Amino acid sequence: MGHHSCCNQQKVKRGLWSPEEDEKLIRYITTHGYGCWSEVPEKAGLFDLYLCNIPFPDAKYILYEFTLLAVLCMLDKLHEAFFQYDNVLVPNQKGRFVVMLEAGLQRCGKSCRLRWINYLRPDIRRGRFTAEEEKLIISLHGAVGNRWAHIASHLPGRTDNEIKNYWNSWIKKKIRKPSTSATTRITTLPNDHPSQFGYSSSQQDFLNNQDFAVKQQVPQDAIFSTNTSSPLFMFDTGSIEGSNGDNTIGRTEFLHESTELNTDTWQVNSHQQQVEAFPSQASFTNNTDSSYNLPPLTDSMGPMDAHSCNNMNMEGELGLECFQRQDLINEWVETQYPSYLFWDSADATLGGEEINVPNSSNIGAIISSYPSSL
DNA sequence: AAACCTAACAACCGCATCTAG
DNA sequence: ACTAGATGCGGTTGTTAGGTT
Repeated sequence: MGHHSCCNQQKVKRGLWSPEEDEKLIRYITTHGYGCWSEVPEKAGLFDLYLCNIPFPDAKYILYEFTLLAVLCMLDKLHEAFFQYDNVLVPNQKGRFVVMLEAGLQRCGKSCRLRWINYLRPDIRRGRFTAEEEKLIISLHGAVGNRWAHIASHLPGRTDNEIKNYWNSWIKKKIRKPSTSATTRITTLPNDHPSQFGYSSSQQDFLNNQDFAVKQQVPQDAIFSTNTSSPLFMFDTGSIEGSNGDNTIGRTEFLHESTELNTDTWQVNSHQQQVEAFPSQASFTNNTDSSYNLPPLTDSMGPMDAHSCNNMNMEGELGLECFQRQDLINEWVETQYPSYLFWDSADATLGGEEINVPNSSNIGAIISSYPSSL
């Protein structure tokens, strides 16, 4: 008890999250939503969402094989993967491509959950607390004590961890240093107030110093709303399109990609609440970047083929166009990675056996599985 | 410039609670 | 009803950036 089982794994990474890890987690969650955090680490492979829903084995890298057409459909993304993550795109002699994808996160599910909730969630509100938020925190803390999650539920975009840190650092300090005038002003409080809200005398000092209207008792109904139909959080499309913060800009790029794939509602907790987690595609009508024209993800989607390509809203000419680009992609692979050997026996060597990829010092590939449907 | 201090915040730990089998 | 695993929550620690001496 106590330690989550997934945290006992030997190779679980600890400490600060890298941008790459964040990206993996964001991509996974924005596509699949979250339901079972313990599954997230192994499933949060980089391109799972673009390719197919295949369980990730316990290996650092995973091998997929795709038709040329599928590869061409994914070309933009594979380019990106190629350059950013040292993945490998190698055509074999059968006209099929082997795509090597970095496997999941070396984190425990608990860590993934915390990272998402406290940092990566799209509706997170960063920056300093406003005076209104500060007052609300003080008020709620007086009412419910250290129930940070409860307090956070009344401050949209703020996390319990953030509020807790804020309280422990800043507010506590303020309370510890009441002004000399506080003792006189506190007498204006109703006699029953301390017991009603559980404020300490020092807290009352602070509230008085802040000219906070604690004289007006906050109705308990207002604090403890039982309206469970209110969403846990709502996605603020305005903040995204506005891109008014550094973090927002970077995250928006993810969301632009993900919204093409996910317009479903999210099941956000065990009470079956569903919220519109991300804006509809219509929210991004200004986005004309063709690189975002990715295929829709379906649960049953296997490695893409010509049929799935036709489902990608790319019209009939696509197939021909794709094949016309075959020379281009071959040329591209040879130009960019002349030292890579073309893999011409993938079919024979896959299927559970370990395969050492030639010239792969930066890959270190161990292949333990590949899609059975291939 | 270096050492030290401090605030802010990210992440971990352990316990409580929930839930599915 | 019981149990094991999963998740939620609060306390605590670790890390880092910025300020001060």
